[in-house]
Amino acid sequence: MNIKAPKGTKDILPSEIRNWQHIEKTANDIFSRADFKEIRTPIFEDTCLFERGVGDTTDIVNKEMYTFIKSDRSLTLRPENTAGVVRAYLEHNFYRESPPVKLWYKGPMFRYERPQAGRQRQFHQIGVEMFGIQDASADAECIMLAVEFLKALGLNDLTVEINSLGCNICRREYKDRLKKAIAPFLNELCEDCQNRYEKNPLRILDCKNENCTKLFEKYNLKETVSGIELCPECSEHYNKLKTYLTALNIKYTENTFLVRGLDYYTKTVFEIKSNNLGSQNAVCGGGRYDGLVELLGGPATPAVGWAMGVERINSLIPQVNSYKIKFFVVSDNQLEAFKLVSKLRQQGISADFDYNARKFAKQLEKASKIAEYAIILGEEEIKNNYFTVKKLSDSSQEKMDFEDIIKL
RNA sequence: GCGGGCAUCGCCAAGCGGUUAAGGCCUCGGAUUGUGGUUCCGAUAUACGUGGGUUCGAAUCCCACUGUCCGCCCCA
Repeated sequence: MNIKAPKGTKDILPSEIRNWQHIEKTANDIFSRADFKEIRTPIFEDTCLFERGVGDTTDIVNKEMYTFIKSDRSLTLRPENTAGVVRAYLEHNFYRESPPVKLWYKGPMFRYERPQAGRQRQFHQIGVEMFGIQDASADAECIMLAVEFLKALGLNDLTVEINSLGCNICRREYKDRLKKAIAPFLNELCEDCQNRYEKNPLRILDCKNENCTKLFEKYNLKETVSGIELCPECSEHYNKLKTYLTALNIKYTENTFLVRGLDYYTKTVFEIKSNNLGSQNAVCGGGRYDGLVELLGGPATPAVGWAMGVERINSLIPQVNSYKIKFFVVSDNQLEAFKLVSKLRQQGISADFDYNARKFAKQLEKASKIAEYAIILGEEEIKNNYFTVKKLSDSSQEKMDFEDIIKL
């Protein structure tokens, strides 16, 4: 038998689990403070949820989904969780609650891609979604939450990039003008860009093809695009966001080329990047998706959110060593040792002993590796009803009774 | 889907056509029959990814496959 974890998946081992627990606990702490509530949705959903929600022009839906048929029903392992959260939001009539509805989630996502640094087929995201607030304060709240969360994990030197894609109304205008600006050199662009031109011209800005990038520069696309005006409402929204961010002391850079790969974004989009991640450098990505709830059959509902890649965050924070237990009971009398361990655990204190009843020196050696203190329980101690407690870090030891021990 | 690198014990790793295939770490035992973390000794009874080929001879060269890592695309 030689079965290995499938390509692009990883076991999270005991030696690294503390980092994960720390990240998840930090998320819970930071988000709870802002009254975001955790939600857990299924790992698979009806395929059509993603086809509609994520968008059938996206790579995610076109070539990266794990889809299977069961009882004539097409199901898909979730490639992201916004669609699932929106589905739950609708299914449980959250839109009848007084806005905002603020939710966060954590869990595995699945995308069939070639694994590389910072990318797996099963990976984990932590994300937030905020429903019901039109005002840019919601966008700012989400970005702030992301920054606070990363800061709490000790990540300060990340860059926040923002942009506005406009609403449906001005996006049409925006697209037309973008297309007009690109038209003169369209046939010089790469094949992908030519395909995107009709289907989803915004994505052209995201192209990393060297030749295309050069052309953008040559034709001053950057200036032309940043010159395109959003409709008054979107423009005001965007300005308001910037005002909020500045007031909240959140540093950001504007990136007019920033376009997200999912179809549902409107107005605000943003990314948080790190220079220490290799080529997959986005730690967090998100934005506003005012049309999605309605698209999935609910009432028109403004919404903002983001998702972070937990593996990517994890690779940026220092590894926490696995902890030591408090006591290791060293004794030739296994029965008494076991009883003492049991009593300590009942007091809520971590303790262990040698299941093999090995020689004294071996037991002590083991103790020094996994525990803070060794409790020596020999014939003398048992007879006279005390414990010799040895602090393993400096070899100091003293006689104690049970009350003393549990206070340590 | 397309490129490139790498594959030697549980982990790290030497070896570059002829070796009993180094060494270190970890684990276990002993020196030390109630005091560890240092030191010394020993053990882990078939480790060269798989399958072909070249050669008198292959871990070492060639081919294919598989795995893995990195990059493109895309994304977190």
